[in-house]
Amino acid sequence: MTAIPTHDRNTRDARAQLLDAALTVIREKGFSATSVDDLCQTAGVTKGAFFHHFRSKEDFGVDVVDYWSQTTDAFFADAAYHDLADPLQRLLGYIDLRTELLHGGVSEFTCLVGTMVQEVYDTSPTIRAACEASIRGHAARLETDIAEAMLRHGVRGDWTAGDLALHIQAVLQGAFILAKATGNVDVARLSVGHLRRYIALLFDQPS
Amino acid sequence: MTAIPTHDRNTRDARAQLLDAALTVIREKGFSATSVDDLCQTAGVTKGAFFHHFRSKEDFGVDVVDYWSQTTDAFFADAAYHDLADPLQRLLGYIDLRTELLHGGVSEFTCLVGTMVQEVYDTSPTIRAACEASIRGHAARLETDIAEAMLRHGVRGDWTAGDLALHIQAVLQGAFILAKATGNVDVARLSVGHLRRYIALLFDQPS
DNA sequence: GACTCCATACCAACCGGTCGGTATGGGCGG
DNA sequence: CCGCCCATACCGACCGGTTGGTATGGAGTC
Repeated sequence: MTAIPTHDRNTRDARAQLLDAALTVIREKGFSATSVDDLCQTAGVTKGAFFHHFRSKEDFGVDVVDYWSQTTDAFFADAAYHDLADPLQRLLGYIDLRTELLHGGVSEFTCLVGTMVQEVYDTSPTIRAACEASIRGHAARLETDIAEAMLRHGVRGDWTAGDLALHIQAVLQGAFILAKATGNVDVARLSVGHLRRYIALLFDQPS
Repeated sequence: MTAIPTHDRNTRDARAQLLDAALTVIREKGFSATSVDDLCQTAGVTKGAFFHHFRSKEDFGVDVVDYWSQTTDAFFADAAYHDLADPLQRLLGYIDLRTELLHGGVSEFTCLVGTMVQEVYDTSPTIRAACEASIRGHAARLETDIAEAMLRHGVRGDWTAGDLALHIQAVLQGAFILAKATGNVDVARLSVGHLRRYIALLFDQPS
């Protein structure tokens, strides 16, 4: 008969619990309005555990942003649109996936990084830098497909793969704000629809 | 010799001072992180004055959003682009004006409403509603020019004047987030540049 | 027995909000 | 023109509760 572990190992460790809890709580209430006690209560851990794993709330903020980047990067890396042969179709596939994700509660589809950077860009250089890295990293993954599409298809206008990739992120962030302000996902979906139309117009389609 | 007024009337009243101070402080630190004491100190008034004019910090938030709407609406109502004969040129003139405004410190050109609604959309229904009214009101003023442009010029794609007007707001909000994350105005300007190109592509130009 | 992980108890600073009080000035009867 | 009434504007000390953060000790593991 195997020994029953006195310490319940069904529950993940406090650090992971706290990071997961933060994704929900911060997107609901914002970073500043989220207290350490809020996080601990949601995560089901004590304050001692929090300050054992993180030196300060600000340090925790940086780690949360990094955790968010890793989680979302893994999600999009696995997505099906990467299998498409045409780079423009892959790009449009990304937009379509982002559109599909726009459903359910606002705090479930909005972006943690966009929420956080709005609040702390001027008060916390470390969190701001982590947010910039997150957004730029995500955009960089689109850049290669855009660059390939520019070569394969003709292009209208004077722009680069890099600034289109960032523009796509801007529209998504803006769509989240629209959804938050109106309490309506549909306006966000319509806005991303305009983005899709723009990208389609940008490239000369093979007729 | 005229009597010297015992009460110094050079300073505006506390209410106006507080509302003006809020436009700066809230855009720098966010709504939650801005304390009533912060506002009072910046405005140069006491806490007693604050709670004389506003029942609570949340009530103040609603009044600040309304004040922001009035201020910005007045600014754009006076803008020169309204004098252009062609509705499409008026619309592009609006975009160009928004681009020109993108300079200086981040807290000077970003949008108070977008910042606030991100934080409080789920915790303060009254502020959220005020933010929605502000954004929709601003978008509605573009809608007439868009509708006229749709009639005068041909149109590509299936969309309405209303959802394009909101999309424009979304891109602007997203551009602000980009500027905050990167600490760089240029990326915001490039993103609004993409928006301008989109609008130009949407309408059939008279050759 | 050293180390990690975490719980409990606690702290000073700060939070939004209250409260008793003061100062100013306009309306108005005389 | 005076004196009284009272609403509005504002002051700043103060309140209970919450904040981020610390100090300490104990259980489990190597």
